[in-house]
Amino acid sequence: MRDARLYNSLTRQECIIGTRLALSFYSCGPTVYDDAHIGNFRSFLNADILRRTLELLGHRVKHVMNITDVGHMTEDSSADGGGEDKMAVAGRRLAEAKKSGKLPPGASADIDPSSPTAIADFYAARFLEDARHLGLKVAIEAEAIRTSGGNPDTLMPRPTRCIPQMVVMIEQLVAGGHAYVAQDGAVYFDVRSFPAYGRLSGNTLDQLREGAGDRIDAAHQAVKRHPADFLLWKPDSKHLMRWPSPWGEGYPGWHIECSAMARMLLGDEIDIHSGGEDNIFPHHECEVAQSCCATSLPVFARHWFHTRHLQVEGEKMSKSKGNFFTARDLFAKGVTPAALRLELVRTHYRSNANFTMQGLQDCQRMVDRWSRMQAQLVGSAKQSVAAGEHLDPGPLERALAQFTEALCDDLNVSRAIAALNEAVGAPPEAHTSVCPHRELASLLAMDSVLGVLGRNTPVAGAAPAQSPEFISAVETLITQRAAARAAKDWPESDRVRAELTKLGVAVKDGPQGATWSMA
RNA sequence: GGCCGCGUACCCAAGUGGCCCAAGGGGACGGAUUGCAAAUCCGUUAUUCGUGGGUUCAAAUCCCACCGCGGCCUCCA
Repeated sequence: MRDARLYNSLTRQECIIGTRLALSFYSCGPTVYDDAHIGNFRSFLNADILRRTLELLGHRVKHVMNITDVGHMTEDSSADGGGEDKMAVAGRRLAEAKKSGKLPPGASADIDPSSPTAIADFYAARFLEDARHLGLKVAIEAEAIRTSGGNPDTLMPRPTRCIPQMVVMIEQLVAGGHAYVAQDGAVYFDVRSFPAYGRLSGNTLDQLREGAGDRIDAAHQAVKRHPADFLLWKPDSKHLMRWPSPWGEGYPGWHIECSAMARMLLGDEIDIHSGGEDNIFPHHECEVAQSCCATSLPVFARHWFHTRHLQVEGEKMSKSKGNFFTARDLFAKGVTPAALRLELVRTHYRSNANFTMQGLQDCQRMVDRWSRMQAQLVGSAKQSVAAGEHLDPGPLERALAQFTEALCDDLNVSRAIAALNEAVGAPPEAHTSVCPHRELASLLAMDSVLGVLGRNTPVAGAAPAQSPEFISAVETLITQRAAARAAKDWPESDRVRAELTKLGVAVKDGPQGATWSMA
């Protein structure tokens, strides 16, 4: 088995990723107060590319991605539970949308905006749908488990259903002297009890104290032993979502969820942990501290994989700049999942990627080219019964080796794609006289990582449907034009095409007659 | 204020001391094909890597300064 070299945020150098056959992989997933945007998906899809690469190399990967459905606080600058519950904010937004009749498409009219569970379920379902369209394998697997009557939480756990495991972990931390109940009744992690705190992010406790500045709420800070101590359990009898615990009814801190769920599903020590770069501190730093202290092991995740942020048209993505996109927004415009997936993963995960509409089109053309190659190979393979073991490897078979090598080199997707493109663009004669079965298998092996060939059609129901009247009007014009062309009446043919263009219809003449699509 | 990353053609983007007068894709342009288009195919498109210095026989790649962009420093993928 070939070894993949991958940059590890923890050691700050490239290292060989686990050589064992079976690997465990935990990814920080979405929060479900709103639809996931393309920046979120860049992080999730890069984790997916890593997972698929490891599988291409022959590993068996158990990949877990959580769906955070606990309502955290909006103004929780001190990590101590201030502000408003985000799920309540989402509920209010939904309630307003409901009143004004502007519920997001697909939202059931009887959704109860005052129920946090209903809101979380609503957005979780939408996330899973987007994720499956984009080929996020863990979401596809979880769906398969669900439809066969199993429990999808084993791959995509929900914190609200894992509270007992979190409570157990917090109890262990308290018992081990790593956590304490403060005067305000809340349970905090004692960062000074874990000397390695700060190793992942490079932050030292001193720097944190300096950098904390005015964002720390003095009232909360006063009860903690160290300003960097973070919340594990917040007793709050009025909170929107609350559960019983030895420290009173309340809710868990933000960081304990992932530690508890990773442990529950993957064990005390895991091979790979992924997330966006902004998760490094404080979230992942705190996870390491909690997990190591609860398990008494020196290591929690052996390898940390962080994806850098996505920019849009060269700028930071933000709602106010009008460059904020969810996957659903783009699907609704007719963007294919294949093109979006490729656009989001084709830049190296440790560089800031720049999402552009032009780039999306570039990706669409690449996918189209690969699809044509696939169709051509399927056709040749049908005619050639026997696998040509004796024939020399073709361009795609040779490209597969380069493709794999590029991915093994810190997941160099750009170079991998270049290898594929070069093979597809090889002169036509290079593609004949080689075994089409082996060529096709090589193409599909590359696509098992890229994951685009099966997703090159617009999402059903996403593009605005045309009325039957419109369609029949277009068909009539197409027929008229065909008649004109048959009579070689070119001016009439062009006149009809101009009319179609006015309707927003583009017409293309192919060997099987004309086809049309909305321009 | 502290820490960190980045800046390669019209656009996206690989390359991190000699194989680079810099991969791959898109676009543009020229040609083939087509009634004309579309699609497809063939070809052209950076002596140069943010700017200015330096190190070296050799720099896009290392060092310094400056300019620009981005991330983190208890919401965030």
